[in-house]
Amino acid sequence: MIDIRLVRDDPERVKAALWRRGISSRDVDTLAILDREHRAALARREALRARVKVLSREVGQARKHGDADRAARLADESRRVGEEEKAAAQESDRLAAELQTLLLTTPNLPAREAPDGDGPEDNVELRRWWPGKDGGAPEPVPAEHQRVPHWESGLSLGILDMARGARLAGSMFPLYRAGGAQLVRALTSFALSRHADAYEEIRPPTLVLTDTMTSTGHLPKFADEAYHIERDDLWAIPTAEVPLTSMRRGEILDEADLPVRLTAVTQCFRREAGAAGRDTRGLLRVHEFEKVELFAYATPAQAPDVHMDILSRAEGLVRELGLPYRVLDLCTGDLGTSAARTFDLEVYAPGSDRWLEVSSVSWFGDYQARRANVRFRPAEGGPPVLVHTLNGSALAWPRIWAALVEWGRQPDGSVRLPDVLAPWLGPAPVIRSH
RNA sequence: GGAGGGAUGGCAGAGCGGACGAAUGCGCGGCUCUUGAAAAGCCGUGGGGCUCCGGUCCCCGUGGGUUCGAAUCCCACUCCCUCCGCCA
Repeated sequence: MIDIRLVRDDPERVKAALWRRGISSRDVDTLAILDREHRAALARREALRARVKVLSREVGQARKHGDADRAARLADESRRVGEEEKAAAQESDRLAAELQTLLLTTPNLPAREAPDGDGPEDNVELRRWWPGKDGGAPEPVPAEHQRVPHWESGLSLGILDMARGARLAGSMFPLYRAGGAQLVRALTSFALSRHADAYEEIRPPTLVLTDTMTSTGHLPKFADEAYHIERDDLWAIPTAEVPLTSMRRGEILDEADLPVRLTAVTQCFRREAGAAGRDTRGLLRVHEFEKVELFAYATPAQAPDVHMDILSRAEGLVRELGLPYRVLDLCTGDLGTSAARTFDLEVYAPGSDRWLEVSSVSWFGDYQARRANVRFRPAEGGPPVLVHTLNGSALAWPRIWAALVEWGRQPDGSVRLPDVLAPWLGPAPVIRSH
């Protein structure tokens, strides 16, 4: 959530910031009004409550002094004030709930540096990279044999079986086989080995409580996008960001321990309700996939550096895998609700002939930390301060898998995989039909 | 799934209807003593809302209830521990 005090003290700034995301200033006015009414109701309620406490104490005193009449009179009065307090409390609670509901669906303020724009078409391309670029090589032009989409070569090589996946779980649930399955496992091992120097490896639960989904901003607004297990009221996580953000929920961290850097590989589940019918072929968009995530809790001062560290680690992996990619600076209109600033990594896949998003690296400011109530105690003393949260995929495998299989395709139909995967796939790894 | 026990401040742990936001110990910070350190002694040490900055209210797992008054009594739920059953 955003800080309600900001709405109180500087509504114009909040309006201007949300305007950049296409949010009407009327919503900010509503927030301000609810906040004012709630505080007034709270003050009324507390004054009555204070009166009850004083009276109750006097009842005790009177009784101790054996003045039963006085005690009874005071108890009567206290009961009467208590009734009033109950009504005032109801009003105050009602306003608090209304305010909270609106606050939970209000998106984060975009960072000053985030480019303005209405949608994906306004994202800013920061840079492009391709193998050999630094040595002066031109941007690669795919050969004819690389123009085969991965769902075709994957099927004929016997490494990707979307039809049988659909038999088990419906469309868009991939089933990998043989070399295809091994490739996913190798990619995960490869990525985790690269992050082991600074990021603690976590294996979190992948079914979580409603509170856990709410902390990151995935609920209540995007309930339609998540799988929900009703009987036990648990949610299948759409990303490891969800359990990692809540891992320290409600805690006060020591500044000396920050930044806390975590990495996790998990299955990720997405209903993709809003994108029904789009990118349905092969691995372009799937309901279940494996992803290695980088995550950090940081002080506000550390956040920019950590953001860049996560981005450069994600880029580093794509480079090591030898895939051409570009980095986009997401415009205010395309930013996720909780994010203040996001960089997307897109890999070019020659068979599918498209740029595929394989990582999204975001800085959330204190928006998620406020929801999750994660703070740190400043080293120089003073009250606890909300941490900043950051995360990024490094990386999500289906689209990387697709790009590797398409770029790696050789004239004979086999797929040559990058040598960096040799420790897990054997020297000079190649996938052949079997 | 069944039976029993428990959840209190950074930690341990008392309190079981009236000045309890909470004893005590440990830890942590400051000071005294000391050439310095240790020891000893003294003082301090949770989070949050609102505020006319005087205060005031909330928080003893969570949510309800009883009462003039609840950390303390009642109900429900969650989690932890012990035992039994089941199980990868």
